[in-house]
Amino acid sequence: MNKRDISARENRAKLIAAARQAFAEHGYAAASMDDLTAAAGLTRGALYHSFGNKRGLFAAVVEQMDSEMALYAQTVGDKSEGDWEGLLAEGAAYIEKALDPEFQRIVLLDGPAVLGDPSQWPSQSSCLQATIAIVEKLINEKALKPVDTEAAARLLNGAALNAALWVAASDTPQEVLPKAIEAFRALATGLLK
Amino acid sequence: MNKRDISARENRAKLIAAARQAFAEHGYAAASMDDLTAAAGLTRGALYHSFGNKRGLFAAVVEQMDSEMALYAQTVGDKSEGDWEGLLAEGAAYIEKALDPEFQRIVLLDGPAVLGDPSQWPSQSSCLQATIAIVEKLINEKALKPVDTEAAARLLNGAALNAALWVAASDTPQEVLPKAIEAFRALATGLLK
DNA sequence: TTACTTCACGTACACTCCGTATGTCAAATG
DNA sequence: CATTTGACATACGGAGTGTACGTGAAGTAA
Repeated sequence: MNKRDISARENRAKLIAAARQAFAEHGYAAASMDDLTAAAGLTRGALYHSFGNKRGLFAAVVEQMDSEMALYAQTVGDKSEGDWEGLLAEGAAYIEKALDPEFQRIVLLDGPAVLGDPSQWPSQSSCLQATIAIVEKLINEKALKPVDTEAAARLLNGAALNAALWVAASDTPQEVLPKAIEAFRALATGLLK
Repeated sequence: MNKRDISARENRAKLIAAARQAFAEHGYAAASMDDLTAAAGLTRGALYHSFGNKRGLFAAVVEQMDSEMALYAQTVGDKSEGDWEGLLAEGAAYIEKALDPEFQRIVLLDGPAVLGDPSQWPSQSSCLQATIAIVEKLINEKALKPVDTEAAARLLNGAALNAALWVAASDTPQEVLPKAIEAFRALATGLLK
């Protein structure tokens, strides 16, 4: 690894970190590349050299956040007793994650508008793939109805996501959260045989 | 009603129609207000006078499309046999609606990024309220588990919405659509007693 | 009819921001 | 040591939004 490459990596990381904060605070459209790069101690030149354009930088930020989410979901799933409980735990984890304003703004709101449908993101698949894998396993174990695995996974994630947005926008998140999780568990049982 | 008011209303409608097409074709960010207003035979002056800013015009377009959707969902629900089938039919209608590229781009992708969480939109509530009403009725009939009505309605809508996005982004929507609807019906049965 | 007011809308300008073309200097290479 | 590569800075052009101001038709009151 060359010295140049090392500093390039560090600067890439700096830009992503600064972008993550700027996008979270102002939203994608209102985030200024000049301000963002200045906060990282660089200029727009570095940005266009490393990421091509504003969208490229945004994609890098989303990928980082998404892989963090996938990692978290996996640890939660692994800690659970059995696959079915793991599936439910993952959904609950997703709901909780969406309470994070940063995640909400960048991944849930701006993400689809800037990058298109999430199912087409290379990174998003990591999170969705985890759910698909569990669903597939449960269907093979004949615990679930033989529905399309991707359809089931996407609907579960969608329900969790919407629940999360609801909780986040609520005046009393602490009261609403358990209701959301309870309703999610009820819905999910619809997949059981 | 004055002559002035009449022409003002007509011009408002013209702007909304032109905006609807422009937003659908180019997306919110890339839609130029100059081009848009010119296509309506007006200038940006009319726009800022009637809608305040770009976002205001977009909100008007979304409200129009959303009320159309709510109306459609209601007719579908009314045509169904029984409340339970009506609930399922509404969900399926929502999923089908997302096949429309205009609806997909404006309401599903750009809407949340520009206007924030959909559940907070004044218009969106009309669609949600319909679902809540049916769920409440079914719970009173003791057909459903006694879950929180709003939670159940939001999760159902969320699942349908996500399924819709999935179908819309698919390469073969016609093949995916039935899978999505089947999975939705399976999920929904989780609410049954 | 006439003078005055209102208001929907057009026009011109200022400001910001993105993307690109070009310059520059340290690091790598031989 | 000469040359090249590459990471990054700088300068510029184009486009777009928002706003201040102008204008002329419609309404109103004497």
